[in-house]
Amino acid sequence: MKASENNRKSHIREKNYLNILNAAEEVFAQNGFKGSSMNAIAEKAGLPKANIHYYFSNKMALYMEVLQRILVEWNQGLGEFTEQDDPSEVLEHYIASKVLQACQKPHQSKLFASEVISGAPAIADYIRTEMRQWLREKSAIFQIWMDKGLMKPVDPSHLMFMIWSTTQHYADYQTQVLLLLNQQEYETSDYETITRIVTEVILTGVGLTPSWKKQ
Amino acid sequence: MKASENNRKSHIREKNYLNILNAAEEVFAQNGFKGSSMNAIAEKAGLPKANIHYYFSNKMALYMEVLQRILVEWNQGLGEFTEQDDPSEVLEHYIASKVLQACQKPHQSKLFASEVISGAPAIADYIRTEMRQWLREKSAIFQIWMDKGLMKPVDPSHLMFMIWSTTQHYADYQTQVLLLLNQQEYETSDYETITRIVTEVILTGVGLTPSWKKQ
DNA sequence: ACTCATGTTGACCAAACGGTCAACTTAAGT
DNA sequence: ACTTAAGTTGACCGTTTGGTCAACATGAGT
Repeated sequence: MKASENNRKSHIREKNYLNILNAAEEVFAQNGFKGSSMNAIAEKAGLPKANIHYYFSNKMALYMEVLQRILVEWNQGLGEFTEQDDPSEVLEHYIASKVLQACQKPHQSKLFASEVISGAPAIADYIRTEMRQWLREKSAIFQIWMDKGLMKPVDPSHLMFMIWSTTQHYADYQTQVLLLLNQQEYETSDYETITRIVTEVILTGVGLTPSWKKQ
Repeated sequence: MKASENNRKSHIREKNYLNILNAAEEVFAQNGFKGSSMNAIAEKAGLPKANIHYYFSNKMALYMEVLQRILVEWNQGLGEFTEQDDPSEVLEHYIASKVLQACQKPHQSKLFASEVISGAPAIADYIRTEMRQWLREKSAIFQIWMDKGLMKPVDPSHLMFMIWSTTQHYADYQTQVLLLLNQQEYETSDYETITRIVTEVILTGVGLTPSWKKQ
């Protein structure tokens, strides 16, 4: 255990660790923190409950780990643009990414929603610092675009809220949407339909033109 | 107890009944069905737990009662319009109602969201029948307006989803919105700001003109 | 004043909860 | 083959859970 330390510190550890994390993500997403039991997570992971506690000291630690993984993945996946970029392109790309994320990994948004609904006890600090900072930066870029007359002037923060809400809706309210549309699950064609209408309405709403309508 | 039967069957019963229902609404909204304990509801209501069971046979019955009251109130408050009405007026009024509802009674939307996130076990039937029927009717009206050239053609169902998501966002994600805006609570001026931007973006997005921009 | 329906509640129960631990099996370095 | 670290797990503990019940208090009709 000297040379191989970097190669595969512990193959089995990482395997089970991720297995538990994935199971926990699903269970927590369905019933929130308080509503989820370690037993349910253990069963979903196919392991005895005591084994979960070998990898995670307690329920809260597991929950925080799941939450953090989601936030990291979200921050990697999207959201970097500058005032030099084209407003339409940026918004189109951002909305498309969010829709894909919502449809393909609805658990993540559901868990996040659950956390926020219950008062965000675990991530209030994150929202108050990192997230607010991110929103400020992007809002400033929106504002510059509006000042330049590139888009219609609307409150930048609330514009971002509109993008978040319309896209995440397809994750959080997945059950309702599918029941209303009489579908079993989202299909690839749905991603496009959703992206298209959300993009079209919002972009047109702020005086922009979707790329497929240009020229 | 013959003549007074209609007057006030039991004043004390109704008082406690509503007290418990309100307490349950808050608690269920925060932590969902599984995450809420009868004890927490009892404490919120200021009654011993056993007293709750005098009015509601069990947890599920109480939960269903709370849910049903919400659905009834929602169906009363809004959503009735016909193809003869003016599209802009209808959408404006509908959005304004939903925003007011979200800001003033966020518990209700939060509880509904919780239920849907956890797979809508208690209201899947309601969604599949009544709600879907309602959506079909309103979508048909949207479609007629679009066919008449009164508004831009977009998928009517998804347009409704956009209205629902943008407005309910301010209830479900209330904590996040307030933390990001650095506010303690929604103020009357917020209702107007939110209504204004949501209405403006969506109406413009579907080729309509908000009333305050006309002429 | 008496009566009976209505409402109240502490004490209690079985089940499920989060979490611990010692005994055990498996994997890996020498 | 031996040793030690890593991983597994059934049994168990104290607490909380939803729910019951018998004893009690209070209301209203006569």
